[in-house]
Amino acid sequence: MGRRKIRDIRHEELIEGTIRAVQAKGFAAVTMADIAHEAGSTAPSITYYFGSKDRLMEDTMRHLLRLLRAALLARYRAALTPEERLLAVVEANFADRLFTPAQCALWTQFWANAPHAPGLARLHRINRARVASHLDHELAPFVAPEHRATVRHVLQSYMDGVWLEAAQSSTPPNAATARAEARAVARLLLARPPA
Amino acid sequence: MGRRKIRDIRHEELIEGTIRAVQAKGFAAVTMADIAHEAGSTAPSITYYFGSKDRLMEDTMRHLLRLLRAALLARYRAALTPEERLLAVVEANFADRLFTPAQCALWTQFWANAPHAPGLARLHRINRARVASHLDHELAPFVAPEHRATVRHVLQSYMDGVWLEAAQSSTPPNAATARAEARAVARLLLARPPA
DNA sequence: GTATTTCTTGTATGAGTATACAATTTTTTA
DNA sequence: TAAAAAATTGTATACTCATACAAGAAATAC
Repeated sequence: MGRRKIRDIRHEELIEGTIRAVQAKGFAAVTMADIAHEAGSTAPSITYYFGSKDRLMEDTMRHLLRLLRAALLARYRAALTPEERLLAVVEANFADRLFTPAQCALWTQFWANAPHAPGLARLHRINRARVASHLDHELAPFVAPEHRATVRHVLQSYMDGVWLEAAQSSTPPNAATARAEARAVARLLLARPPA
Repeated sequence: MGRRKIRDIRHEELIEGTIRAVQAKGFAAVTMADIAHEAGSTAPSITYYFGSKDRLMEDTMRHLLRLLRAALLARYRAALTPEERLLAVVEANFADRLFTPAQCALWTQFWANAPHAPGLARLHRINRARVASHLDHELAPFVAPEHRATVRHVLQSYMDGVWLEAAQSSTPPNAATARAEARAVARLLLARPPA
């Protein structure tokens, strides 16, 4: 049982610090010193481990994307019927681990900055395509092909909007409530796909 | 017919320049010089007319909020039935004048920055409350009180999400398509409010 | 226990930026 | 047209910040 390398420990500390610091100050306003302070480290250390501020931000987003993927896979494992599989995709977005004020804030910052940072834009494109593909696949048993793209778009927009609003709200979001609402919306869309 | 004051002309030019410059570079990265250049002016001129960068940003957002309000009122005027009034609120968000790449980008920047700028936060709070109140009012004839908050939340999240996605997309959004989809979503929610 | 590698941090640098200020030009007024 | 007011811009300033660099500390290997 090899002890965890210092490198891995620092990476995790600094990414956690980035999440907290970005929530507090925003992507653009946050400084290396802010982040380092949040992680109990120093600015040059960030350069040492991540190379640059930009790469730190990208690695932090990659971390969030991994969490999302893990939540999805966990729910997939427990899903037996086609409906459960669709709901797994929808509810994964509101897993307790993900749907937190800090992460909602970070996603909002991500959305605002992706158009102006190629590295972030790439991550965003990949993630969005992945979610779309999952949704499409799980919608297939329920929605006729000519309506599928619309239903997917409505679902995806709705989910993003919920995240966005959670980032604005002063009260912390309730993941269980969000899941219930999302489930209801998904079921509604299955029952009656909008023309 | 008094000629328009230079002051008003410059205000408009600079706000238009801000919209274009922010779309290109983002709220935080954009410089006074960028904006001035976009408007065919100079940085000190902005200080002269707006006092500071922050106030320019706030005035620009106020301008967008005015456009939204105008779109809403215009559609209200033509709405005769309760259903038409509800659809007026929904469709106003996707009016041709509003649902443009530049404005979608600006709203995204606005959402990301509101939590960290008191002036923007105030605008955001006021606008959100106003839209919520309109929606609530127009939903009343269709949705039982115990479901109304949920339906409103779903609609509002969906609409925000559509804007968000439009800001990311490389192809310019189609306002007519967005209106049709939003109309379908609204009708679906009226027919079967989610539990 | 020495040598080597890994890690940490103090300091320096250089780029970038909002805005104050003052001088100048343009417009308006009388 | 003369005087006053409004508008414009060049320049200077004060500041922040990412990051390079180098010296030093700690950990690891041999």
